[in-house]
Order: sequence, then C-alpha cells, then structure tokens
Amino acid sequence: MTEPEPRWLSDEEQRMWRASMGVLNLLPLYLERDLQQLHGLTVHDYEILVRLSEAPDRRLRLTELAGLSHQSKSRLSHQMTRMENAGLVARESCDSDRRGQWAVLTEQGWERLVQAAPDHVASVRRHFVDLLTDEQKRVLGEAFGTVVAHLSGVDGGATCPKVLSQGTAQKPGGKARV
Amino acid sequence: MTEPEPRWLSDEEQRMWRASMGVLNLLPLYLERDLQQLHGLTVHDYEILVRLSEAPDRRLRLTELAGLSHQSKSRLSHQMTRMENAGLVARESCDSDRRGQWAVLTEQGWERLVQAAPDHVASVRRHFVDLLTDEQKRVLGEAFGTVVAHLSGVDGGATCPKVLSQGTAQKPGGKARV
DNA sequence: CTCGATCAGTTGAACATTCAATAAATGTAT
DNA sequence: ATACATTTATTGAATGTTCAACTGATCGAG
Repeated sequence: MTEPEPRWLSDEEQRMWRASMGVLNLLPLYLERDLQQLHGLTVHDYEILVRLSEAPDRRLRLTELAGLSHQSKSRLSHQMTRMENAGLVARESCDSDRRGQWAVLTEQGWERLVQAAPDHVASVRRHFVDLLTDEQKRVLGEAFGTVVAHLSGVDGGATCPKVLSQGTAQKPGGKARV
Repeated sequence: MTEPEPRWLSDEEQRMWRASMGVLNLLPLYLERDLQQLHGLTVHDYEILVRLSEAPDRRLRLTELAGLSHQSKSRLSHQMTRMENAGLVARESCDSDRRGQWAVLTEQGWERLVQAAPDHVASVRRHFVDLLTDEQKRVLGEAFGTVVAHLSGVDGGATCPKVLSQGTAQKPGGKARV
C-alpha cells in the first residue's frame, strides 16, 4: 500500500494562496507603521481599545477580551500590564467572581482611541478596502466569513483559541456612538 | 475650518474587514500547529525551505531571500543561525561579491521539506483553500493580487520592505520538479 | 587613486510572545 | 462537608523579533 499523491495546488490556487500570504504578511506592517507614527499605538493596543470601547460599561473580563482579540491569556496579561503603565486601561477586580478581573478603558484610553480612529480607518482604506471593487468586497466578505467560522469552530485540539471575529477600523463605541 | 468627517466603513465593509482580520490572525495558528506537530518546523522555517528549493542551485543571496519571504535582514540573519544549527541550511560566502553570503539548502533541509510538503498542502487546503468555491478563489486571487501589488509597490518611506509574493504550499522544487 | 556614500550582512540589547508552572477561587460529586 | 477537577489570571524563563549600531566591501564622482 503506497501513499496517495498529494493534491497539490493548481496554478490558479497557487497564485491565490501566495497573494493571500503576501497580504497577510505585508498589510500589518503598513497599518502598524501608520498607527505608530501618528499616534504611538500598536495595532494590538488599538484592537484592545476598540473592544473595550464597544463593551457595555467599557469593560470586559480578561478571558473574554483575550478571546475577542485572538490572544492567549498570558499574552493579554503581559499586554495589559504595558497598557496599564501607559494609562490606557486599568484592572479592576470582579465582585461576582473573585478570581476574575475587569479590563477597563480609562478616560485617557478612550481619548487616544477617538483621536486615532479617523487616521486608522483612512489607513485601512488606503492600503486595503479602497483597493477593492464592490464585487470583490462582497465576495471576500462571504468567503472569509466562511473561513473564520470554520477556524473558530474547529476543535483545534485545545491548542488553538476558539474565538470569533476581530476588527479595527470602526467608529469608536460602535452603534452607541461617541 | 473644521475636520472633514472620516469615511467610516459601511456595515458590509466592516464585516468584510473584520473577517479578513480574523483569517489573518487565526489561519497562521492552525498552519503552525500542524506543521510543528507533524514535522517540527515553523511556518517561517518552511517558507525559507520552499524559497531555497525553488531557486537555481538551491541557493539565494540573503538579501533576496529576505525580500522573497518578507523579512528584515536582521530577522533573517537570526533565523538563518537557528536553521543552520538545525542543519536545514548552510551559509556560503559569495565569490563575486565578497560582502555577500549564499543561503544554501542542505540535503537534510531538502529531505525535511519533501517530507513536510504533502501534509502542509493538506493543511492549507483543509483550513483555507478547500473552504472556498471556484468563484471565490478566482475573485480572491485577483483582489489580493491587486492589494499585494499595491503594498509591494508603495514607497513605504523606507520603513516597509518592498517585496513580492510568498507561498508555502507548493510541490518542492517548483516546476523543476524534485 | 581616493574619498565619501551606499550596500550586504551581523550583532547585542530591548522588547514581545510563548510555554509551563503556579496560586487562588469556583464547581462538582460523593 | 470534603476532596478533586476546572477556571481565572499571573509569573518568570525561554524563545523570537525589532531596532540601531557596526564591520567590511563595493560603487561612483572628482
């Protein structure tokens, strides 16, 4: 009994895959650069700020925040420490579960987010969204929706975090408005 | 004179963007996990091995390799040291330009790549390519081709590497065959 | 030829991330 | 109640990445 020949990618698939990896590698560099230069924030900082800004009472339990932002708890813990030192967030202990902690957006964190958001959305448009036609946006939204659902749902054998979407170019505070 | 209202993303764009970021964050985790568990390689290791395997004489100048794999020279230098210690690659000094070094694929590196490739392409299919319809693959290939071209071409003010495609799921050795 | 600018690559320190071990609180079964 | 497993979050060490400084080679203008 011999191994079946692997299903190598077709030329078309190969191009698509390589382009995807290219975007995956390059896009964060540009977003990071813009955000860093203009507002002294990393993309990770920004992501945390957005998630907290959208949460009720601008606070989330650490585990939930870790999930929403696709990070391990350990990593988030270190990152929280850095952001706490920068005054962007604070930790508050949780009454209903005394193991737990709230990550809370500070007033200063909120202000930094509000300042940064317009430039960040412009950056996202310039390097990504505005390069796509309406049809491409539609198809891509559907396609990646499927992929994310799969990746979030798949039992990763406990190695991979099971978690949903992420976003970083929304008006601060979500529908609630500033 | 007042600031113009930023062009926030539409709901449709927002969904698309968040899904893209989700894929961007989650996909590498799965590929990494599979590759690590089955073959003890990182995605970065694999990328280097692929690029070298496709190059004439299975060797590339470090700067070119850095470009192809979207890494800074510094990072590549450290990574080469690790891979050299693991016996996957070797450095050879360059005759025509005595500043330069060749990154050379070792026989062992080649064998590891040949072993890993079928599982890796299966992983890429399972978590990404096979989740897409033919139309989605076609549109996505075009769309991301455009984006990568933009990101590679844009003068990033010297902060961002200007570089082209990347790939990690091809039959080792490219068209040349094993 | 020679001076200065640029290029190839390396290095070490600072910074970020992962990994495994830990502490403390909660849940659950007996 | 008590014991055991699970959950929440933190910590420190190991590993990986970024950043700026550096060496030595090549290029180009005069």
